Amino acid sequence: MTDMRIATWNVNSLKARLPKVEEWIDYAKPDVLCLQETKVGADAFPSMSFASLGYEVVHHSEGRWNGVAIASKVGIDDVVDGFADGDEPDREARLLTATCAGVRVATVYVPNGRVVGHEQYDHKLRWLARLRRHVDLVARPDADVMVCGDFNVAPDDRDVWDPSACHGGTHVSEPERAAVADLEAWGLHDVLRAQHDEPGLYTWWDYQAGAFHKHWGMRIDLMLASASLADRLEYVLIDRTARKGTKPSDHAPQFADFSGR
DNA sequence: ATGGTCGAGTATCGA
Repeated sequence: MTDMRIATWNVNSLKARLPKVEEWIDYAKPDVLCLQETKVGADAFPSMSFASLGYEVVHHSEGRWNGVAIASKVGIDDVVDGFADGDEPDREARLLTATCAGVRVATVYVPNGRVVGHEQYDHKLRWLARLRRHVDLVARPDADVMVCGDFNVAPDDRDVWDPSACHGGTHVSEPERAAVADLEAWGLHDVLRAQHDEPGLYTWWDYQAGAFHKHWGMRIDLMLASASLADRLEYVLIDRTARKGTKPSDHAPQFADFSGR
């Protein structure tokens, strides 16, 4: 593997965000870009926009909701739509796995969960457990693996603006955090925390009430790398400038740079 | 004035 920049971004509609995405790709020049919440049907996916920037792109699209994609300048092989376990397919397009220049990459959009105790919350916990089994089916922990995207879970209290305001809600509950920790126990490392232990590093801010400017955010977008990849981490950045300006996503993009062997 | 914002699509749901 040569030096590699891997990025992830919940764009909250690829159609609405296409100018911003093109601008950010031109600035950050990721080798691999994982997208979530593309919210576009397969027939309308803007593949040519990526091709014109030099990227191959694969996507798992359901229509107006959800949707995930992987764009790569370094090749895309061994693509898996959704879960690999052969069980009942996920009706929602939330998971896509591919190999890019030897790195097994999964882009994930974990169900929101709505409210603790809600049927959707139980679904979220089952989905995260199934994701762990999926990773074990499509990758080996001793290989180069990156599982990244919108987990809709803030791993600990440093990752939310006000734990007292957040506790009792989704994204911070103990079972959700335990599910992410269980996934990490497979052999994945939170690359942002490998370089930063301070609080206040967020990836999402509500559109309402000027939350971004008040620094009311959460770190719910994670980049989880296997040990062999994490050992070669050079630099990681949450690009909060991309949350500014006109028509931003409510999530900031994030990228990590890895040195070659 | 008892909301506050987006994006789906065009009534209202989901985040």
